[in-house]
Amino acid sequence: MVDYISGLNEPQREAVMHGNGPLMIIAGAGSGKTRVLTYRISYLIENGVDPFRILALTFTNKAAGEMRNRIEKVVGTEARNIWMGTFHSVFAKILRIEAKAIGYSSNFSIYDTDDSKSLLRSIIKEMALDDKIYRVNHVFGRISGAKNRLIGPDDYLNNPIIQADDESARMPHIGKIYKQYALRCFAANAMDFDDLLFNTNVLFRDHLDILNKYQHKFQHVMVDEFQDTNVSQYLITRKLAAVHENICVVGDDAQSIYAFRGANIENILNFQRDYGKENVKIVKLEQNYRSTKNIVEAANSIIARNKNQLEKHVFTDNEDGPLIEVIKASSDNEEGRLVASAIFETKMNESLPNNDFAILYRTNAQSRAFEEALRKMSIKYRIIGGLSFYQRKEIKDLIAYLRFTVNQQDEEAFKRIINLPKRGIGDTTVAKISVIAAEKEDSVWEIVAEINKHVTGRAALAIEAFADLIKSFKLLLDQKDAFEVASHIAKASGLLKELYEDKTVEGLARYENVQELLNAIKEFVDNPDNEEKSLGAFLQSVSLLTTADEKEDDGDNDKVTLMTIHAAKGLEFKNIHIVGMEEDLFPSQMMLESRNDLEEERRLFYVAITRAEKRLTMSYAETRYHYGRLKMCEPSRFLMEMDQRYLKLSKLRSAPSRMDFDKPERDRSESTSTGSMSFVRSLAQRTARTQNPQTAASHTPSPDFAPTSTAELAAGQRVEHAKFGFGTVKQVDINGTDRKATIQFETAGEKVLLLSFAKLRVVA
DNA sequence: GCAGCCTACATTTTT
DNA sequence: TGTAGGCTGC
Repeated sequence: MVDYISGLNEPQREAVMHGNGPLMIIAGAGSGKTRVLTYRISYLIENGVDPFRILALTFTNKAAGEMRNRIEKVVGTEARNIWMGTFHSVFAKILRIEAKAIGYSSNFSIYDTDDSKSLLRSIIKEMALDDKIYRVNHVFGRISGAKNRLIGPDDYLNNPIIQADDESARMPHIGKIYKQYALRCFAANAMDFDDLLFNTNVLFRDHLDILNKYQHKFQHVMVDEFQDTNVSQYLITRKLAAVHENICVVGDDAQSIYAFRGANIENILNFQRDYGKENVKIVKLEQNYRSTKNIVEAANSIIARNKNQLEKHVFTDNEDGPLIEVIKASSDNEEGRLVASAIFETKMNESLPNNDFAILYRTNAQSRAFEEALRKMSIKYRIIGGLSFYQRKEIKDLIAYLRFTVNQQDEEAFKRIINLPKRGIGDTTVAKISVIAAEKEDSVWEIVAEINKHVTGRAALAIEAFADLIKSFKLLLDQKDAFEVASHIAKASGLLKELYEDKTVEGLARYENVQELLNAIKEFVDNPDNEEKSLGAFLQSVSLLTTADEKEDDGDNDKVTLMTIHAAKGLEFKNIHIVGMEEDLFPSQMMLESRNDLEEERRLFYVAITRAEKRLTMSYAETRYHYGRLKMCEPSRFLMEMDQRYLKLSKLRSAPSRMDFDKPERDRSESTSTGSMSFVRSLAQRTARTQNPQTAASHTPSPDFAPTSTAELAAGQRVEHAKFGFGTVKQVDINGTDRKATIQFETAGEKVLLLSFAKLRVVA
């Protein structure tokens, strides 16, 4: 037997060896949380608990998979039998088994956010509401928030406070939209992400026999990342654990970063209340094994500013390590170059692999400058998140076919594929079918079956042909595995053919992506871990993937990782760059405007800092292109908030900052130029010159072409455009946010241009 | 019904 | 800056 107990510290051991009864582990960053959780599960199994009777809920499928592997190393193959996965995937599984009880059939579809929003868009249109007032994002947010607090459509309509809220926001009909949305999802035999939790609650509330079955089945319930669970999730676990009361939650209130989607830190307080203070065992893991002292203490200096938090003191016995470096760049592109050179330099000096580095940013849109800079320096990188494989049009198209083949009630899939490839069924006809279906509270498929009652002529024939096609696919479901069905559908639907005939570069890439999807299905079928190999099983696994779950595009793991801070939760890297440290960007202006929760932004910063093991670098830019507009930026208040003793302003890589770092004199004297610096600087200059190679279309811009702000652009001015060359401004029109200029070019004639700063420069 | 142009518009994080 | 949705002309 593996001796894993002796290597643990005292609180870790307590947590691992705690037997029955509620247990709450408050685990500071880097305190060995995953280790404790895996050992605890191993310990339970070794002490006679049947793995089938352990339910472990994690935040991502990847976390679940890793934990399973680690447990397997201790207890062997038995680990495979543990019920482990994300809330959404585990309860989707249970809902499939018990679907009948709540009026669904087990082949229900899972609507992703795009499907939900598209359905809402149709409903708002059908109800003749103004989509400028009823903005889809807002409506969706309201509905999602309600579901996460277990407020169904009728409760929503009958709740005077909610109604008053909507009235004052001048959107009194959100309740009606919600109701219609719920009806349509139900008619479509579809659940959105929130429904997977909401309906599990309904299932357990209305069917005590079913609840009872699972209550007895699960002898132990574990919840990882407890701080990020919402009320709906918490209630499910509470119900499931009500019989044995063997519930173990692990979390860190300081790392709660999902309040925006309903996560509720109060769950941590409720936990004690619900199980009785005297019954709950609380273990605090406060020793950090991951990071240097400087990093741990700098992180502490940030989080100490938050008022709402549990008492806890994270400390480390690790060495001090280097100070945290701050880089100032003049623009977002320069920030990209400086960060890429810094990575290059560290990598060379210390002979480190690429995968020791990560670049963390607040928003996905920030990745561009870093991608460019890394590419130019031939440093391999990968991006987590952003537009993922499964969000690509061609992939969603095929998946919609697969979904509709499995579940013909799926209205959103229907709308996507009914006229794809083009078969002469226009928007008018599709909208008509939707409306009739909604009126009769039937699914679209029922209407399609009797299409001749509603539609005549060419469209009717086309729809009949479509229905026959789907029926022919459906026949295959019981005879063939997911891969065979999917390949047949890709060919017979005409999707592959259409892409194959598109010989453009993009068309080729799309064709390959579809092949790649088919490969993924093949892998799914061939994977012995998957008990069920049906198309439905594959679709479920795919629709609940998280961004962190995306598989490597190739076998090469030695890459710099670029991702949002949210995506970095639970990961660690030797060297971390936190970039875009500017006011309004991080902390995000949006967040401050909409929810005014500076503390959550600060926790996010805390998460980012504590990902670093050895070296942490932060950077900010003084100017940034924001939706094509040049924006002046101030350094983030978070830079000021951090205890300045841990910071080192990098004068090596930029001009002196206006920021007053108030540093001790000895630190300043260190910041003089070095040999490696001149290397970095020349590298930075070299990459600067090779920028924008694609602008040479019909005009070669002047060698020093650098876009200037066109804010002061006026008639009569002489300008240079990156593509059209030199010219004179004839007229400038400002209309709302759009700025247009009529310019007479010397060689390209007169043009009216939507002003794009990146391409235009005022000639002095 | 469809393609292509134009215009207006929205920009946080993700199961 | 990108893109989604509207509009126009076939």
